Formats: sequence, C-alpha cells, structure tokens
Amino acid sequence: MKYKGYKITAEKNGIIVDNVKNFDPVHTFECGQCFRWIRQEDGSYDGVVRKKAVNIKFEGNRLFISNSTYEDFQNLWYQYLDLGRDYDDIKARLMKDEIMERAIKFGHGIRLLKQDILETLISFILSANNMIPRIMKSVEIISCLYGEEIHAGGRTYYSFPGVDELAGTNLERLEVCRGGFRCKYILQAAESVKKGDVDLYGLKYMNTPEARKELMKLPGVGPKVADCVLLYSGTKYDVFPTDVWVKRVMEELYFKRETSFKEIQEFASDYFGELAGFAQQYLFYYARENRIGAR
DNA sequence: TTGCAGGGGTCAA
DNA sequence: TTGACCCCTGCA
Repeated sequence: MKYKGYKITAEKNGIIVDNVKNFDPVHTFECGQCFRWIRQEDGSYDGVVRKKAVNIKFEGNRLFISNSTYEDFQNLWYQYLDLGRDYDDIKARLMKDEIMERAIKFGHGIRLLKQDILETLISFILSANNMIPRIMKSVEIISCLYGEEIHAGGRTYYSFPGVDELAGTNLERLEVCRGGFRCKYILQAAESVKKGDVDLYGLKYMNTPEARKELMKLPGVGPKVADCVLLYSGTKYDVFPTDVWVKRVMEELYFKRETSFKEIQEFASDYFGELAGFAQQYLFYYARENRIGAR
C-alpha cells in the first residue's frame, strides 16, 4: 500500500514504512521534546501516543511500528512523526553558518513530533527547575494514576489522561507524581483549560505572540514553557524556546558574551525566521549532548 | 554517614 | 531584579 509517497507493508505485528529519510529515533526521541519514549535494550523505543502503545524500530531506512495498521499510519503516525515535511529543505535553509552545520550534522535525524497539546502543557509545566529523568517519571505516574490502561505485547501501558481526569482530581492525589510545587500549577492549569479560560485548540488560529500570551495566562507557564508547548505540539514553528542550554550555546558560539533572553529571542527571530523552532531543536540537542557551556 | 548544591523556569515581592 | 521553590541525585 502507498500513502503520500511512503510504501507501507502490513505485517502480523505491525507495519513497515520504507524509505524514511531524515529520521533517527535516538535523535527524535532524545532531543528533549518528549518524555514518554523509552529506549529498549535492542535500541528500539516503546511509547504511548493517544490510546496506542507501540514499539518503534529503525533499520537502514525502514521504520517498523508495532501494533499498528495501515489506517493507523494514515490517521496517526504520518502526522505525529511529521513525515510529510521536507527536512532536506529545512536543513538546507538552516545551514547558514558553521555552527548550524555542525548542529544539524549532529542531530540529523531529529523530527519535530506533533504531540498532544495537553500532554505537552503538563509535561513542560513539570520541566521548570527540574531534571529530565524526573520529568519522565512524573509524567509516567500521572498517566498511571489518571490515564486508561492499555495492553500491548504482553505488557501494560497507560495513556496520558484528558483534561476531565486531571481537572477532576485533588492536589493530594496529584502530588503522588512527585512534581512538588508544580503540582498546584498542573491542577489549576487543567481547571482553566476545562472551564475554557484558555482554548488550547484555538491557539493555531492566533498569531504567535497572541498564542504565547494566551498560554501564559496559565499558572506555571512562562515564556519558555509557552514556546515549548507551541513548538512540540506542532502548533507554531516560529518560536525559539530559550532555556539554559540554548542560552549557553548561543552565548558561547554566536555572541561570545553574556546575552539577555530578549536579545537571543530577537536574534533567533531575525536570523532563523519561520524555521526558528527547528533551529532551536538542533542547537539544544547539540549543546546538551556535548555539554556546551556546562560547568 | 551526613550535608549540600543544583536542576528544561516561574512566581511574588 | 532577586530569592524561594518540591524533590532527589550526585558528590564531597
């Protein structure tokens, strides 16, 4: 079967997608955009997206997605893995200097996932002054507590909950996820979304500054978290989430001096334009994996 | 063994 | 503009 130029072969345990370019599960799942893809011993990744628990393996240019059908590829994986985007073109346009060239070569298999926006919101509220392994643990516990049980491959997984489940809980129960002071933000944010104070699915119809401002109405959401939510949910791509790692790499490689958050944002907007989000992801992964500027 | 710094930022003063 | 913040790991 064919879909949008991809050849899909159905197997008994899943599907094979041939000739997938510009994709490497290590780069895509460990570049910091997501928290629920777990590396397995054989190098493949287990993950839960919507109500599906799957394993993704990549060999040569062949992508194997377990527990999936041709229809799942059309309805879910093609969008989620951003397989409709021409990353050759994006890379060519971003190779403006030696720094970007190095960063792109290093993370050549990064694709920006189109993740559920509520899951992205909660995950990045958890990210404030926190560490990645702990964020992953908290997201997992929240899913166990409030999500739906899914059985796949003889194991049990949990979907990320919806807004009703989260808004309907109480602080004491939520604190089981060990999110600390962020738990109250999660609960209040979920309540605001449920009431309709902030319409997550309406953000795509706003311009980027408006969408950002709208998200920042939510507790625990500042400029960095707002940009992450917009970028990693596939809502806006002209944002440049600036955390400590991006700040370090920009200071060390571009500015050669201490630089304010505002100045970095303005530079990124001018220099990378509508592709700023892709540039940020290559730079972040490059900086963090190589500990650029780390003490 | 104990103590302390510090981490994908945000909030409040 | 600055310090506090849950929690917990790493390191002295």
